[in-house]
Amino acid sequence: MGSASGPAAKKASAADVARHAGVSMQTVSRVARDLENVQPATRDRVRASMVELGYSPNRAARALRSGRFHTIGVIMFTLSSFGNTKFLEAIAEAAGLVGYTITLLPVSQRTRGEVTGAIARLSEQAVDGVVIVIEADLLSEDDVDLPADVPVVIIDSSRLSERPFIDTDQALGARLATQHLLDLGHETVWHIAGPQTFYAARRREAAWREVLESHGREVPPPFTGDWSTGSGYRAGLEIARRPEITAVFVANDGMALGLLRACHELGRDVPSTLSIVGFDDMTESESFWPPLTTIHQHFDEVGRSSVAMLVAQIERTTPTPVTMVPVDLVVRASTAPPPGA
Amino acid sequence: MGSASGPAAKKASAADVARHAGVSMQTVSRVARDLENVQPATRDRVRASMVELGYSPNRAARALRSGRFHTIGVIMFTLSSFGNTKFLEAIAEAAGLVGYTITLLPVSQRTRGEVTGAIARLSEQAVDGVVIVIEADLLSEDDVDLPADVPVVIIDSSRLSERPFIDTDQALGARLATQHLLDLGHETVWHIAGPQTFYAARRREAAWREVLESHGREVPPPFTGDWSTGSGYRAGLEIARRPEITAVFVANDGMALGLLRACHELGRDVPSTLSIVGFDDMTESESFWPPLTTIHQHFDEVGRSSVAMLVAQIERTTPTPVTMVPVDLVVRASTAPPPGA
DNA sequence: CTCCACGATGTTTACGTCAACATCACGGAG
DNA sequence: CTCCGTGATGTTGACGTAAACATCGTGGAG
Repeated sequence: MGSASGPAAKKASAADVARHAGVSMQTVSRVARDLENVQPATRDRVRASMVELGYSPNRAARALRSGRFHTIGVIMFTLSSFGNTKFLEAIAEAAGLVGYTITLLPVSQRTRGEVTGAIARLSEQAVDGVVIVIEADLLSEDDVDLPADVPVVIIDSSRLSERPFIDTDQALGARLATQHLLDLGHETVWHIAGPQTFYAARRREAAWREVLESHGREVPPPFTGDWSTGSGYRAGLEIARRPEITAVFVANDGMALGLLRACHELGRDVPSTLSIVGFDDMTESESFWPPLTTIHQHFDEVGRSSVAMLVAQIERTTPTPVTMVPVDLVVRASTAPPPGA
Repeated sequence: MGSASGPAAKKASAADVARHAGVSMQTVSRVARDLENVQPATRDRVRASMVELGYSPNRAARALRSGRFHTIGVIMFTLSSFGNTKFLEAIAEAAGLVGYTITLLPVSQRTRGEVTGAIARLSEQAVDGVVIVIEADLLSEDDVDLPADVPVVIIDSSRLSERPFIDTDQALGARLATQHLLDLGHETVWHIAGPQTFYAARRREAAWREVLESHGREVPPPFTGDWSTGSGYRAGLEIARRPEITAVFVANDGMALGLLRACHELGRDVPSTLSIVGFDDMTESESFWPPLTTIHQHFDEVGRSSVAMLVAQIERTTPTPVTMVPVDLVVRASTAPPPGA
């Protein structure tokens, strides 16, 4: 109950405050924006009136006048993926620190049409700029031209776009994972890849292949999943039955969990007869059985940087030129030397 | 390149379109809003001009004039919890369907002060209403009075607030879980509770207790975790060592995963010597080892309803009076009759 | 044939703020 | 003592839209 707001009173405007404090609207505006040239006494009086009337500036009017919404739009397909969620959280937090708010511009279907639509509708959104968290395949500039007047940052490791982008160093992660397994003494490393429409999936697969080739090892045909635990499980049902497979690099932790499940069902012991490395280091991975060796992505760092780059564009300050964020190999109990060793 | 936008041209306004099409601004406005009373010929001409000039209405001006932002604010502590993520996704999708956009109003710390602050700043946000996804403890009306003029829906099962609220039927879920274990023949059921500051945790614990008491069973002292896998693991280290414990109802799937890990480490077989039921049915739960019996929450339904209720308030249409969303027991492989049976 | 109702379209104004410019008081330099 | 610079404060006028009201033309009822 605290403050007594008038009955059904419309919200107080700067003019109301001005009248109440006996000053001009402009002075109210100056106080509201914390500008320098206002006498302390006046400032206090205006502040008191603002509190008493429950005044707060109207964002719409501010935006109309200044052309700035102090809002960043985020375009992503889904919140169901661990990475996207972490990105969003990091973006929201970083944006908050520099006075921006996040607006979700959802795209329901993973189709080019939806993306194009969302981007086309961009200019009628109340945003100053946009962070796009969508696989590059659907963003090649030929099909979707981003409005030239909207600041954009793309979270993606494709270099197809001419817009600023940033992402995890996918190749580094895949290299670390594959190398770790080779270092343990495995003859070669198998792979469960993500869907090929995802640039990240292709990068991880390519880097895995390169490491094997550079060591002169046989490159086994990769399995392909869709990131889901179910697809990892299905690949796992075959892998668990083939004793010649002793090491697998899985393109994400979810599919690795599915693989683990298949191994348990078929009695294939991990890590003594099969080593597994995942990718993402999702929250639960350390509690899988066995705890999963994986590649830790710094989602928060990527999110933070994307905001920094975007705000630099919006406010035309010096851009932050970070474009690749490194990863860490986290060794847990799902990897070990091969059976014979 | 497609459309040829003038060099550094300012955005076209309704006045520009009006001039170009030879009509009044008002007619442009009518066409833009798809109102009825415009002659087809005129409408087409205006539409053509809009396309040619690349016109799109200015949200700020619209909001200023109409007082509506067509935006819903969401206040939540974190995106790291499975439930919150699902809520947000459902809210965003449902909002999109009725022409609203979602803005994130983040609260970094789980403290009363932060919540109060976020709510106090509410009226200066560009939102028409707010969905609050925060445990009731921090929202008891004594401390935090929600601005009376802002439509609010609270996702929470506390009945403390006088504002509209909606939530999963926590008690039903806990009852189903506990009953399921008793039905299998277990003498009693132990419990790993969530943090007591969460209303949901208290509700689940209370319902678990009631079921046991109503069957005249002993009520063992509950363990208490903090929702994290780590806390479930720590409780699990003790549980796995006590053979008299044959059934555990865990307040969320994450802690259940931790318990599973402890059981694996200590060689306690699930479900033959210990049955486990979780709560949430997170995406990964069916791939745990063994796949987890759990309570499926309809997060999407709760999210959808919250939007419906909020939009009803904003647009003063008939409110949707749903306040409790049921749950389903999903039986998987982590539960079985007790060892002796 | 006249009048009026009705639908289509135009004109005016206000929404709340901020930028640009105007004014005003004061005090120090000459 | 006058002049003018300086800093505080006031006045005016957009920003782009939509509501309220005004106008215009047309066709049907009487």
